[in-house]
Amino acid sequence: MSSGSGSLMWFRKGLRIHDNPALEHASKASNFLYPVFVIDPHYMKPDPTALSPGSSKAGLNRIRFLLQSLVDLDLSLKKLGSRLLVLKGDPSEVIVRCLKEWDVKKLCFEYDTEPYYQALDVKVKGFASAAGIEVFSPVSHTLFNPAEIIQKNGGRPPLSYQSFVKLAGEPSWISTPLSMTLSSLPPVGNVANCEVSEVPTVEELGYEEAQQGEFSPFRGGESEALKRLRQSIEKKEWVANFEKPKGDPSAFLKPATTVLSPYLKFGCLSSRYFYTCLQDVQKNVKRHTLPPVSLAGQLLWREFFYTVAFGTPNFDQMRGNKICKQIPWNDDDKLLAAWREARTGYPWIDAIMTQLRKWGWMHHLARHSVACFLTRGDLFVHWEKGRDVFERLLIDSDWAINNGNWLWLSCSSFFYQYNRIYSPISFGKKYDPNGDYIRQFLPVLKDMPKEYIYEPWTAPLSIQNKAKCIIGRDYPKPVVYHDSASKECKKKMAEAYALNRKLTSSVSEEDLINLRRKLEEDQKPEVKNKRQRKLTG
DNA sequence: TCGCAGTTGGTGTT
DNA sequence: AACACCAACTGCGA
Repeated sequence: MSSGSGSLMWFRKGLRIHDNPALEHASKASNFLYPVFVIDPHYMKPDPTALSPGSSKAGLNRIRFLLQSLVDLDLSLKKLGSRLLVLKGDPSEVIVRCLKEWDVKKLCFEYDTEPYYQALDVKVKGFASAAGIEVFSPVSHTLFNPAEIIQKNGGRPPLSYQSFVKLAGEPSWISTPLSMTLSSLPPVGNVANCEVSEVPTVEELGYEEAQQGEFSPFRGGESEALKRLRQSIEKKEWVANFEKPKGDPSAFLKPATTVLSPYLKFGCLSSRYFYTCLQDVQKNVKRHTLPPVSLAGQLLWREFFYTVAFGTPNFDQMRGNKICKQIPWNDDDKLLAAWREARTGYPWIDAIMTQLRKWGWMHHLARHSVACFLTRGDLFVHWEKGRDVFERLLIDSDWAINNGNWLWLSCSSFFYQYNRIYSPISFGKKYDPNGDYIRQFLPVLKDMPKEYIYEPWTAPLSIQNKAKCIIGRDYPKPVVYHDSASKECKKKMAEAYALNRKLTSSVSEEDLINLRRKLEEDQKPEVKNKRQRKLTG
């Protein structure tokens, strides 16, 4: 192993062979290659205190998706004469140890803009440069380099989609062909005293066998990603006419979108390859939709949120976040729990939350519905609480995009029309009047007639009996009455906005406490009365 | 200061 | 399906 140059390829995201500049660089002019993935126990270890199966950071669906992606990567590496070396422990400690133990001249890994990786990379880069090891860390997770865009805009990220698109222009790499395959890889070097293993199974990580039907139907891995991409791209007319807001959030047998987001999240699919494929389709059709609603437009949304998130301190919180409206969200853990556990009493909302738990994925507009309901629409619970639930359970949860969308939906940033509230009753009904989506995910309501399935508490007792679903016993009564709750929310939003206008970005803790107290005092009795009247009447 | 645009609301009418 | 209307926000550029 001292006979030449060794390289360490550190996989984090970018779990793919195609269009992987870090892997390509690592394999070039190296006698040995160490392809490494570090399992961070914090991310992967079962947490028995967690609210659903999984670790403290990730639900079991995403852990399984990641493991499937690693198995697929390992298989691909093996076909190229290599393999994936799986190590366990704190990632920076493990990588530093490998660099000490192995004869490595180059350390290669994809650049990452998330705060978690930024902090991690500082440590690892620090050690590497002190040890005289070359570090190669290219930007290949996104179409653009967020740092470059921010620089181009005078040091601040563009805060609207249109200004981002204008500023970004064409990706710089567009005229050079992407490297889609590797012919072979250098052999794996001697691993010495570092303990390496094969990719573990979920059971080996300490999880119990999941029940049938609890599995996400989406399988991880580059092979699956490319297969799925091809299936979408084949439908040229569908791609050309794609308009995001027109999709049906209740479609579950055949989702209305590509469901490529989890593959983009882990880098099983290169966003740059996806983008080039979309361009090819566009060249070959007469007419096609455009950003922001087109499929390419969806990739640009991803870029937009990556850029804003990278350039905004405390992007993932309300406090200390310059672009976030300061709003006196309430701290009602009971309402939060009802939402999280799919027992709000609104079947449309509860079905979506069930799909989240079972599949780790739901349609974008379904996410809008439940996010709006939790925050500015009905429950007025802090968006950070909802963000945490999504972050843990979604198989595609992505730090920048998830936080960006919660800021958006809660009218805390980017979007401010807080009177536009998704109805937990009529929004779903307009796509799925029969309630098939609800019947799928909430079998307790499967025999409820369609006239009542979106508002089962209004069904006469005889109907409830016949459907074998008594509201209040077999399925909960609504936690709030939407008409009055949404009115109160609008009022609170108006007051909070007024306060933000007056104090422009300097709303103090005390201001918020006072406002919250004030709002609670004059609204509580009214809400209670209305709710009782409706629910008992 | 003003007018306008903003990925995806709800309701009611034609 | 397409449109007006509701009630009305902010940020941006002229």
